[in-house]
Amino acid sequence: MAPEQETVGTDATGPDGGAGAEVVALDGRAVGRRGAATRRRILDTTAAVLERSGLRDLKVVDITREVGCSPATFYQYFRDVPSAVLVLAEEAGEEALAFGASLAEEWSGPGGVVAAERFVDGFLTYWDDHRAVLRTRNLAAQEGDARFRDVRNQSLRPLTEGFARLLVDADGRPRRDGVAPYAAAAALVAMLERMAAFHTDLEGYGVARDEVVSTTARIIHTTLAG
Amino acid sequence: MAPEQETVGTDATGPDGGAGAEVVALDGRAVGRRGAATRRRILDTTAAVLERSGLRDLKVVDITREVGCSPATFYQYFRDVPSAVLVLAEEAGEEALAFGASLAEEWSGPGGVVAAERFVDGFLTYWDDHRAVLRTRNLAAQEGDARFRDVRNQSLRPLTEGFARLLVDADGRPRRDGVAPYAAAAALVAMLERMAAFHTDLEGYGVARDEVVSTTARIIHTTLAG
DNA sequence: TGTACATCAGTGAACGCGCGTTCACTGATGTAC
DNA sequence: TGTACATCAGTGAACGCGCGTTCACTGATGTAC
Repeated sequence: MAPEQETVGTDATGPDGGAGAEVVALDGRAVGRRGAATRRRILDTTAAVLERSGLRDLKVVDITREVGCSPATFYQYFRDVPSAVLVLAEEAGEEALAFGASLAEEWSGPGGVVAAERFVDGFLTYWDDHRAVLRTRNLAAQEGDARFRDVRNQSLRPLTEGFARLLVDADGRPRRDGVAPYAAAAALVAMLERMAAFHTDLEGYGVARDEVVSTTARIIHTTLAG
Repeated sequence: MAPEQETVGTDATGPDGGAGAEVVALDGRAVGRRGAATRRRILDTTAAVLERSGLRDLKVVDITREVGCSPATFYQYFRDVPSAVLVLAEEAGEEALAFGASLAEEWSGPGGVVAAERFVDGFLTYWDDHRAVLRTRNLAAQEGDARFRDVRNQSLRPLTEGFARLLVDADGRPRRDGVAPYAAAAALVAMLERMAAFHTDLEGYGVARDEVVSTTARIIHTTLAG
């Protein structure tokens, strides 16, 4: 129907953009400094409101009331609520790409456990910083929303592939009998994410954050080392 | 507001119930054979519709259209859609309690891996039989719905506690340094559930079900054995 | 520096859809005698 | 075996809420000269 207009980019080039600055609102108007700031405010508020409600409960009205603007303004910049959340998920996802690099180090040696702990700790911190958005992204992905699933997969791919690589030896064969590299990598990522999402609740059951980190790190390390 | 009437039980005593059979519909009417059958049909249809939609998309109208009755009939037996799904989740949850027993066996010996594989395989089959309801239960739980969280926890408790027990030695001390029994048990359950929920998708990436089973079993076994 | 015009930005108010929910009613089933 | 009554069961049709979404408009900002 609508000509699927390119919306404002994920500000990779900064607020003033390039020379042409072809950023365009959904109704076809060009977006200037003021508009970009409003858009950003809507995004940040969306993230904030998300802390206390699920994606399905999240109404345009709730967001715009909190921003202090009219619902009509929201529709200048986003097609609907999930689209706005998707942008937040993309932003958070890009931050996670860095974790893949940690897996380039060798983890089998004696320092392996320490490296694993540093890694897990970093991942938990990352989740603490983006809890609402990441939780929402994963829920939407699990509910079958392809856009969120793709964003999640893309963000976690370096992790999954990094783990899988560590489970394969030089000639490309699985290092452990009965342990399929890709399946094991998926299992480890699943566990890691879940612990990151859940560790604050575990603390309610008397498990300290340090214990979560060291335990998770050791399960990963043992699985990789065999 | 409403006198929080006790609804029809989870048929622990069978369809004809006890002598008094105090089962009562939400509007206070007694429920007979015919009513119980209708209620059951609504539940089964709810489970079926759940295969292709999330909890939030699931409308009373959708269910009753498929059952072939009026929306009003639904409200005779259930307060709302989540309440009906909760009953399904309770039913599925009871079936899972049996898995706790498998963990009474000793898993550290040479037959441990085989025992672990049998266990994982059973768990995956259980999920295959109840995928829609279990997925919905877990999503609702993660979204913060306390009723679903409780049902999930109760159903998985034997598993969590079974794992935790295997990670503690005779004097009650953790068997592995740095591995907190409860945290590790939570991690293993998380991984197991996720693999159960996800294994059909993994098969789309070329990982066979057998590989998922053996891989998951080995990660669990290695974690427990140290 | 000032003025006019173009364009960006934001909004009030309303329309209308879709669904949850209810009520007063009809129909089905069971049982007392 | 038959009849009358009590109670269980199911429903059509409607009301109304709440939200998504839009449109024609006013206001703000930037810039050409």
